[in-house]
Amino acid sequence: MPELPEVETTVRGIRPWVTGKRIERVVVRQPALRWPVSPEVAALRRTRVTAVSRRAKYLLLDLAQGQVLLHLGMSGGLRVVAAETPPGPHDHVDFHLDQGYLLRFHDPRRFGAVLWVASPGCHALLAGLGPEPLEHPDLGRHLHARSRGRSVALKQLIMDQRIVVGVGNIYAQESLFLAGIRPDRPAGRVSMSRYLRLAEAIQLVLGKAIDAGGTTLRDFADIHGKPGYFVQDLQVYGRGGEPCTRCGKRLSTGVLGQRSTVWCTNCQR
DNA sequence: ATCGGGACCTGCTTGC
DNA sequence: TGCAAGCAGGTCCCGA
Repeated sequence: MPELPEVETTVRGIRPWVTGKRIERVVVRQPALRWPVSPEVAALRRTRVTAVSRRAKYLLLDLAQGQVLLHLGMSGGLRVVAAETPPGPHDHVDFHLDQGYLLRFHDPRRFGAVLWVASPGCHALLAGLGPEPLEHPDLGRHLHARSRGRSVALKQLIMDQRIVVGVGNIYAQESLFLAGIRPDRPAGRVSMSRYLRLAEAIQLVLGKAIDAGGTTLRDFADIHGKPGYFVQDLQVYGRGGEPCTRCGKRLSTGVLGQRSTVWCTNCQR
């Protein structure tokens, strides 16, 4: 489900319900996620949440002391529901809040994570992350600089969270289509002007997806269970074999970095 | 350092 | 109709 826009949509959705509230206790039904749920998180009692934020595809709950770090993996989601709502399948962790609500972590594939961060921002998973694409003033130059000497496909480069965060398999494909660049081009041999165009496309695509409330595929819904609407704007993702929306040519399908990839051989060069 | 491939896990869709 | 294979939004870790 979640790339940057879906995580951002989730943050914005839960923020007003969670900020300033107290976590009374935490119920862990299934601790075996990507990594075991941190015992420090499971043991939280009567702790105030001071802020809800996002870094890359990680969601952070700031507490009076320490942080809870959440990752939604491929199929995770967070919802705020009434405290008496019975848990369904794959509802692995509940954060019971004061005033009769709870924040519920749901994740069928269990690639997600619920971890403890003792000193804010200080965690191995957060170290070495690249810049936020929507906040970088010179993303194109950054990508160009970081790509020199690299032979990987351009799509793989922009999906590398050490280079730039938040771009996953959907938005990488959409951005490359919008920029008119083939996804399989060796990253190190792409020109500056094309990186400038690509950076603009990444920012436009991510921004539009956030405005639409994310892309809904199988699992994603916002905290009210409402779908994201960006799916209607998808030009290439999941459309292999269908006609290109720009030129009508049949869209090509391939695999890059073990991830399926769709592009138009006519519009993308 | 960089690269490709395998691993983690469940559920839905596809094809025989 | 039934069952197995294939595929899905992520990313860490390993060996070469």
